[in-house]
Amino acid sequence: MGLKDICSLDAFVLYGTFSVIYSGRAESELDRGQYMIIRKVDGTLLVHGSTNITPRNYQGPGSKLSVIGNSIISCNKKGESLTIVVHRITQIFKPIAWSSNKIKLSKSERDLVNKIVAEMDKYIPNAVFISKEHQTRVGSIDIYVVDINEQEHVIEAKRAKASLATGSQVSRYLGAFPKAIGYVMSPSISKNAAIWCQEHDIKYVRVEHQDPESNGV
Amino acid sequence: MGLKDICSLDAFVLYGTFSVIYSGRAESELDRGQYMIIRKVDGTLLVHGSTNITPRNYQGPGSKLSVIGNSIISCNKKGESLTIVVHRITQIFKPIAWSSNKIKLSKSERDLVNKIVAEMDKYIPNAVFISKEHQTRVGSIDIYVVDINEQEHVIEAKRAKASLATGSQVSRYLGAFPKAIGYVMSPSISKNAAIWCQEHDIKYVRVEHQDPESNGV
DNA sequence: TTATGGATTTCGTGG
DNA sequence: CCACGAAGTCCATAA
Repeated sequence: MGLKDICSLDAFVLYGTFSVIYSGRAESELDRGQYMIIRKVDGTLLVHGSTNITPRNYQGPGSKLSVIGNSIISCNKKGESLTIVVHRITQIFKPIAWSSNKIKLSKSERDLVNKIVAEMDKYIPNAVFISKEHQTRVGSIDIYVVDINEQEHVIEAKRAKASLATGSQVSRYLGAFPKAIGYVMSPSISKNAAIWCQEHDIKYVRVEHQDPESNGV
Repeated sequence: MGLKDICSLDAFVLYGTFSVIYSGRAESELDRGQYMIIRKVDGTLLVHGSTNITPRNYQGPGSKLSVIGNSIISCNKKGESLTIVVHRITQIFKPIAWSSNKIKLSKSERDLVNKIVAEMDKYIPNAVFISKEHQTRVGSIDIYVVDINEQEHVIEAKRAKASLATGSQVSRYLGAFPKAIGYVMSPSISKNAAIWCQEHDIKYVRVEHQDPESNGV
């Protein structure tokens, strides 16, 4: 089976000896070695080494393959190219009826935002206006609240640990809503971020994905 | 070849019908379907669907496999688990002498920082002190410069397009260096970020990875 | 170990 | 198509 035949397949996996050159947003070289090449049905191309979750080289959905000599060349619309020099192919495998299902995830930030909104009394009593993903010129605010005293509140939620960048984000929102009170709400926060928030009058509120419910009943 | 035998291998690829459950930082379910399971020599485990660069589910380096009934269970040190229910295995493949080479990359942010420093005269004349990755309590500043007039300069470099977050980052640094002049240096910047920077007295300087050299000579 | 920020981030969503 | 921010981000690096 020739290289051109292989590359005309919807999807395939190659194992063998290759070297890889990438040119586009950046430039990279991958020394000759044994790698796994994966071509997916959406036009994704992956070069996997023996370690790590992320591929050594890749090209995203929609890339087109061509064969020149003993090289596979993948191009995308932005003019980026991935050149795989084929030295030797040890294994070829053709995936059949490969599923495109996506995972169903919970405990995402969206879930946390919904939980905070549902329990808003606990954090901001007497809210009269609550807006999620509140669009502004300085970005989208996770939760924007106005209470009965017309006090504004700007909340940034993080599903995991809040960082300095999280604090900066709230600070940027406060620049556009100078009378608002800023909050970071998350299960945890880095030490420096906690200090920084305190210094900038941003309140930190610990929130969990699920309530610490009924432990000892 | 039994499931336990397979899972005792350093590395393997399975293709077949599986369903996957993840529990850890978050929770997820992947419906029964045909996927590619990749086990790497460093303990990485991947579940790839037919689209996208990123795997549907994964576990990073160092995860341990065990087999219970017809399920493969991968656990890591943080108590996260990935359960792959094996309905049917169509293909097994064992990668031999899989290379661990890493790519050599250029045009990274580090390269851009070095270029800016090398040409500092063009941007900030009469610099007497230049520090890369300047550590502060509010984070690491890409380039910190003091000129002959004791004026401080704080530069954030971006290898690609600068965003609002980039501006926020500089603003955070300026909070700790209130007398400094702030800069964003990158090949491009989003419109809102450009406006925001201007409003906050942060200078935007366009820099290219390579000089627009000798075009018409 | 934690903390911090880059990344060819990738990916989804909304304008 | 751009813009923006989440992500089980991942990953390297420094403290």
